Amino acid sequence: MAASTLTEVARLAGVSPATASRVLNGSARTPGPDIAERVRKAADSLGYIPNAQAQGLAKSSSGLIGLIVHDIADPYFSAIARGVQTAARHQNKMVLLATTAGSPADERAAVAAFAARRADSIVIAGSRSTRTSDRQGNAELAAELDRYCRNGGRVGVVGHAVVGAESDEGYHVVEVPNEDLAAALARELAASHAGEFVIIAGPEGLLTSDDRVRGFQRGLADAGLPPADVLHTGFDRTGGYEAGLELTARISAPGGSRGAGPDAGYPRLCIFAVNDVMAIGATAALRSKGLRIPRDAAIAGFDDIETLRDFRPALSTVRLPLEEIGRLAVPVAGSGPTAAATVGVTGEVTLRRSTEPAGEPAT
Amino acid sequence: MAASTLTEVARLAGVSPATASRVLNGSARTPGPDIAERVRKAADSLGYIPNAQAQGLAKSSSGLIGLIVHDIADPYFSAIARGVQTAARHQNKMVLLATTAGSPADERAAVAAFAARRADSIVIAGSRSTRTSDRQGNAELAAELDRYCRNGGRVGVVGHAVVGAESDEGYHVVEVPNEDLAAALARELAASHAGEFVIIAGPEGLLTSDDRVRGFQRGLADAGLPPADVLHTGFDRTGGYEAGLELTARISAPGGSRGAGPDAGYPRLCIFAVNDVMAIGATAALRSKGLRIPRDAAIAGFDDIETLRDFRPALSTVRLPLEEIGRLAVPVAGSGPTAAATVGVTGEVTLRRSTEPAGEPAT
DNA sequence: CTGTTAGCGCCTTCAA
DNA sequence: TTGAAGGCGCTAACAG
Repeated sequence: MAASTLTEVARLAGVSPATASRVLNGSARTPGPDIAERVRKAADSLGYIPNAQAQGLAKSSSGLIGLIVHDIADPYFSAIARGVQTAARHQNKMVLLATTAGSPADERAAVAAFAARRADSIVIAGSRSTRTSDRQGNAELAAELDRYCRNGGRVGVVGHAVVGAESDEGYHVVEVPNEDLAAALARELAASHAGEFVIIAGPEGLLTSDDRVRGFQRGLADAGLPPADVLHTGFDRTGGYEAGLELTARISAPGGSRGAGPDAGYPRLCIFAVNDVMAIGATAALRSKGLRIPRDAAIAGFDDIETLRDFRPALSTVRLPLEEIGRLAVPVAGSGPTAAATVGVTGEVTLRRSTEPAGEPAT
Repeated sequence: MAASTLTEVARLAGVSPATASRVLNGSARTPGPDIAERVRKAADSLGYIPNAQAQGLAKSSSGLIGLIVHDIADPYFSAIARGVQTAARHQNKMVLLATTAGSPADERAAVAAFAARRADSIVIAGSRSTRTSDRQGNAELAAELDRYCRNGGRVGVVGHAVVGAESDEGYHVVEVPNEDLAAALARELAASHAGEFVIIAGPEGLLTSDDRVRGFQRGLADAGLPPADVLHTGFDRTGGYEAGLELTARISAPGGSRGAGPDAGYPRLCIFAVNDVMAIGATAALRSKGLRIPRDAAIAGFDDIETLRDFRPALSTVRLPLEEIGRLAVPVAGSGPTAAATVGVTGEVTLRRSTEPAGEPAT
């Protein structure tokens, strides 16, 4: 038993399909009130549901917004996804989800799939990388996106303009001042912190990570401090954990080059992890070795993930309005190519207990 | 400049559209190797991308899986979403996302929208409620789902069978033994805990919450204990926080009916929050009043949310294989109605520091 | 093995 | 205002 069609409804109402179409869907003006009523009754007596595929085919537009993330279970992305979802609802469109683990090849495929479905717009969250191994992938992704735009699609990007995009038309980017915010964070930390700094970063070439590292170093320089060592690792909790383990040795090495042991009152190490989840991983690693935050080391993250808000010690970080970012990343429906623009959001350095001076044990 | 069509490709290759279709899309067997080559070259010289809408229309199937969650930013749902996404990829379909905040009316609308798009299957996560105010909404949701099934759709449900579903055909449910697991948790806690028990639950009528409450009470009874008081509140962190504040009064009331104050060695209150996020909220509330876990009260949650794994004190909870649940919830593609079945998953009581006997301060 | 002929369900000119 | 006709892009039956 297949779903009933517009034609069936029309027949039951004793009108032509065209008329039925006019009353049931947003046409210019509803036909004669009596007719309209008849059609409507017929429609829901049959449980009629318009076939969006057919509508889409006829109108060549789908009411779909494609969203590309690395991993929907990552709280960073799921927060953005919520924003995208909100914006989609306002445009009454639905969102199509693709997860790519950050692989440019998968992202390209996702764009193609969205294009195939004639998505009205595509939102790409999650930073791309400049690694040479990704060069070709990036180029192909850029090409695919360009083609999508040329065919009338709009794309919204979180963070950076798409690497290698040819035209600006159709691109809409939400700029996140990662570098500046990281610099601000560094300066604030430098003001209250006497020890050395070290950065736990994602893989080299990951744009977001690189920006935050660069900014942090700049902030240190602004404060007259030497650049921090940088540990490159995975951009997730596991990466943070591994880096944390490495740092453990460095912190607790008795008389080690950094001098500060768990029992020393020496200046502690101050760790900047380029995102919250990594910071949490690092914290867990330190803790597993008996080290305590902020007693034995200070640590700060980036993003201010909501689910981590109650984490103890409260994590110093940079608050990013993730949901708003998601909302803003959705290109405005029906706007001409000229609407492609760059909007900026702003974050906020948020110092909490994890970078407080070592003192009493945490409450 | 519109996207190029199959017809254009065919023309460029000097063959008929049908032939082009055969080579470019999954037909029985690829036509003549030379022809095939020509077509393929023509296709990507034009940057041809098949129009999924048209394909769907012609084949009446869309390669879409609809996913309905309360809130994609909630880690419980995003974990499930990841599983759904994985399964979808295996069936090479894409997932369409709808968020409903648990409103039956929105869920109904989402089902209708999915049906309109001819989604091959729909997955509903998030418990429905039996509140009388939702009665009509539930009925309409059930009706919409039934219609969808009758038209050949498959639906996967997480947790419970859909309230009021008429036929079993097409329904596929992943059963989560909330009640049994909660009972097991209660028994384990009862074995090591001497104080009173109290339950922080979601709104009355929310199936998942009710099941967990019922199970916990049963477990207490099994252990020969009286039923716990139940506080009904929101099913999220805020709800947990509010309930936590209420309990604070109860815990710290000097000589209050429960007798145990922060400084007393008396049996502590043991709080069971029906999900992790609520447990975290409650913990934050207690902490805000200077109470410490597990010193002043024990607390346990449910779900074992991954992002909360590093929370301190480590939260006792019931581990649910959320991602697997998501994966299993996706109905098998192309299976007949008979494939509709109920699969079960199992969880695991996981006792951690938050319910340990009060002792030294947490490490 | 290839081409021709019909639709899939809807929207949109165009006449009436 | 309403109906009739054509097409959106593709696939699936048939022929050849």
